[in-house]
Amino acid sequence: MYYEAMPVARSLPLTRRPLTDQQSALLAPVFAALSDPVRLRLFDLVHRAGSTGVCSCDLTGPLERSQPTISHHLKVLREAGLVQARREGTWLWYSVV
Amino acid sequence: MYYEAMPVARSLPLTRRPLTDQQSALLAPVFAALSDPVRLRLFDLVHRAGSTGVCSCDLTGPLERSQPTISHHLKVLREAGLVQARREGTWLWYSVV
DNA sequence: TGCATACTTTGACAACCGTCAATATACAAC
DNA sequence: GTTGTATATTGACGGTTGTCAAAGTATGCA
Repeated sequence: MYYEAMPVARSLPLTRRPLTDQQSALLAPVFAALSDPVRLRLFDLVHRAGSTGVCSCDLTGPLERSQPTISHHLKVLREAGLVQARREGTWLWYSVV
Repeated sequence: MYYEAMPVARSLPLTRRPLTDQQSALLAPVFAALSDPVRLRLFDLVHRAGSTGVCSCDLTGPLERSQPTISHHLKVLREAGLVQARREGTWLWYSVV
């Protein structure tokens, strides 16, 4: 499940050469994005929502964090290339990339 | 490759319920252990060494970090349950759990 | 004993991270 | 325009992290 959501990992087939400095520098931020419990649960919720996606407003409630904190974590997941958002009026719908 | 090395992830089949607070608290440190470029390369090197393992002294050279720093990173990987070490005289041989 | 090698721990430092309150921006309806 | 709702950004705070030099521990050998 998590593996499938990692484009960087998918593009790194098990070659005969060890991971280079550049490759690890690309891959590490993806793991870093998933290294926080709140972000893991966020990603899990977005993942479960499938292609329909889930409204950001529905993510603030169950995680017991302030709205700016959730917004911050969603930005981290977005910048890691794990999730994407599309506007629909005032709402933002998040889905797995 | 990385997925297979994560016992915590393996023990979390895709259920109908969202990730709990406790589950994410168990899983997040595993990702955190792989969220550093140096540790990623270390884990990759250990992974490639197979069941034979690799001597810790052979890991210090190629990563351009001081020996205490490598020792620190190996400890993080060990405490995340990703690698294990066995003594052989003065040497320590690391292998993937 | 003593010495050498392999590794760990300690202590310090700058940089980064998660969190929130406050503020700002974007959009829709009026 | 104004007002209200949804989301983002800023700024600050304590806590954590990666790094190294220095000192400490462990094992083997003479």
